[in-house]
Amino acid sequence: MHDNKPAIPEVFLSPYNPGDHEKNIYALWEKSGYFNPDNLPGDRAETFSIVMPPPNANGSLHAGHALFVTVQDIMIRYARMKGKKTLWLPGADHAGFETQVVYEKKLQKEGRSRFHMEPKELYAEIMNFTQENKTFMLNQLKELGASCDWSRLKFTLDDDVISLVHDTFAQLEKDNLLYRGARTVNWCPKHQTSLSNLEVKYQERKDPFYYFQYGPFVIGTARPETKFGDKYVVMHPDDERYAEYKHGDTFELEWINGPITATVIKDEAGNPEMGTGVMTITPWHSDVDFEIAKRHNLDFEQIIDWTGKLLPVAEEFAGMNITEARSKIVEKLDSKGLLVKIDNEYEHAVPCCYKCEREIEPQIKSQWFVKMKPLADTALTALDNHEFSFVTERDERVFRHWLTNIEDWNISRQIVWGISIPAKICTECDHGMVDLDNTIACCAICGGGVIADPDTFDTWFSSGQWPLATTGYPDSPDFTTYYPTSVMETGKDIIFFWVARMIMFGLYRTGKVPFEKVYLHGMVRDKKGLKMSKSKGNVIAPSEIQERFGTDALRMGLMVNNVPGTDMNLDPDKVNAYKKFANKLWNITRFVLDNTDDYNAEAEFTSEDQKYITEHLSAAIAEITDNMDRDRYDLAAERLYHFVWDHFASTVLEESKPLLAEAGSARQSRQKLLREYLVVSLKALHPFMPFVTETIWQELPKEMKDTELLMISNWPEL
RNA sequence: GUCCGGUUAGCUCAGCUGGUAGAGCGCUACAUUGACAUUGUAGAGGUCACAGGUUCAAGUCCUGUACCGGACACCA
Repeated sequence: MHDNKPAIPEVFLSPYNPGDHEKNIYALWEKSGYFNPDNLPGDRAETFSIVMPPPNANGSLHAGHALFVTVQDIMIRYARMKGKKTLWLPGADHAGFETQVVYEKKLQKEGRSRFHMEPKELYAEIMNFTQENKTFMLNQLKELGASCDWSRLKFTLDDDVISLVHDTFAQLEKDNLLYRGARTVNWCPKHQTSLSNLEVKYQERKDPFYYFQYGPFVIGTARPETKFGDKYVVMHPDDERYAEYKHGDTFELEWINGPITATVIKDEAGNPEMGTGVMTITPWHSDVDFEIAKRHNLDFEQIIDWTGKLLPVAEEFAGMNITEARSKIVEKLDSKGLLVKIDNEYEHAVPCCYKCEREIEPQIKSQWFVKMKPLADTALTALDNHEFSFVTERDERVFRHWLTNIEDWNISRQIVWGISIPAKICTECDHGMVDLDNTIACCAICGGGVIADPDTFDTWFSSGQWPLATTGYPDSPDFTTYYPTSVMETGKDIIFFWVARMIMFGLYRTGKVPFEKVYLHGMVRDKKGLKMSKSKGNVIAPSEIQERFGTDALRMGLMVNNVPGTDMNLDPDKVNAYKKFANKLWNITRFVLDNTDDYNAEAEFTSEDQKYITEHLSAAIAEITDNMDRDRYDLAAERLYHFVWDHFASTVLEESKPLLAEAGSARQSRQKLLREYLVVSLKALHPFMPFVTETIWQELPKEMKDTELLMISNWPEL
């Protein structure tokens, strides 16, 4: 009876080759317009929206990007199939400091330097560089299958984004949540900018700790090079060893460059347990010392310049790099008989620039600061009131911990690549004034002349307002429809940088947390669990994996075993397993189509086949749906894999072979069953493996499909 | 220093509200050209870090120990 088999689509005669189909399929989706929720068919009352973490437009996508695209695309495709009005709003990030650092490296290779360029010229060059990379980056998102609405694409330097950021800045001032002040900042001598506390990384180090005779006292320090200006000795008021010295006592002593006069300061900050219990202070180059000096109204003097060299106060050491000066100063003090001892076992954490790892030099500088405590409190209250939630409890604890101990935020950066700070600075008294309309001509305090603030905002200051900017706060229809968004999905490494700020700014401007739920993924590491880095040579480029195994296989490889909030390892062998899986699905389709061409839609299921539907197919779908709803995409993916391979292919299909060989009701029932299994499998797999499932869908006979595109078909309900 | 995790098969990791262990890859043997640039079947391999405790019963809850890791932090 199979003598005259009609040909099945020819494409199934050779193995599934992702490269042959992915581009066409993506084009088909794009052309349909269904990435845009306004075009989705049917009555979709419930909305589902995600604002994409905008990738940096300064290079190619890495494995971490591939992961977030996969997770979010799964959420989006699932919601779309569930009949929700689904929006995934894409973006591109100018990524201020990050991009400027990348560009500076490029300049360096060309033998140039930003310090010899006009700011405007530099800005224009980086803009060009960014625009080129942006196009490249957006194409990579498409290759990963991202079903986002390109018509709503936002760039972090779009005019409306900038005006919102400026507006928030002004609003913060009105609400007394902003101040400009000379305070200790984290200064990177290489990059010539201040950094926020989050951008400082501490390195554990063992350094010599020196004890010097300082008049009648012995003081300890790891940084002798800062000691030129030290003319105050601080000790705890209750330290009995020094009871004979009174606050304000002065005394003469021989110091690095000759005799000086020092003053005794009694302050609670002195720690009797530490060293000798006596310290000298350097208010300009230490935050702790700054606070002590402020309390007692002491003098401030800069010792180290902005490039890390000693100033004239160091006399014979002036102009020397601090590391070079250190040993020479110790030598000199030793020759004067003032070196008491050296502790070589001293361990401490040294603050370093997170980008170049150079030591941060605390400096006093006038910067704009945001008062964080009030903003943080609103966020904590919102969390207490369950106005939003974290998918994992651990993230919630980490979040609380940080917000509870938050410090003010320096938002000024001395770089050109960013959003300018709309303010005027007095050239006489350094007073800063917010000036949105560029109308302030003289200082409000002293009447002196003003200049435009040359600084730009910390990128995260604007990124923190991203959900507002992308949805068109305050009055666009999108804002009304999609804010607050459904989920914020991003890397756990930026929970403070980004997530916390979005929550605080969202609450500040709208009274609402910008998302209902926070899903944080971990880092993508190599197959041994090591961090990917260029120097280790273990970087896995997504594009390379896609080429070898296909995008669907990469997506599955990234999802299976990927528990929310934990790091995951990407092993090419694992991805290969899912390439085989795609091919399995391909061949299942071939078998089903090959054996059901004379299928009868009216056929009744045998009781045995009916049992398969209820006990296996619907049970599997119920479990998968449940896992999807609990954000356990890893378990859903694994269940799907085993369902399709071990149950559908190995059991149902194998056992169908003899049934299909003979005409009759058993055969007809089986044909119907196989088609049902196939359609349901394709649907449930679609969020995970969109390309191969849609490719197959396009080849299926019309009567098998409820919609022309699998992308908008209905999630199976049985 | 403070706060979080982790320790389960050779490797990488799952194991939800407690009932004597699972996946992928890898490995061994056999079979098969089949819908399948393969697949199928079978198999080896784990005192679930250690020590106590709760319980009829503990990778699964509690306490402690030892390692490993992460985040945060102003230490002279």
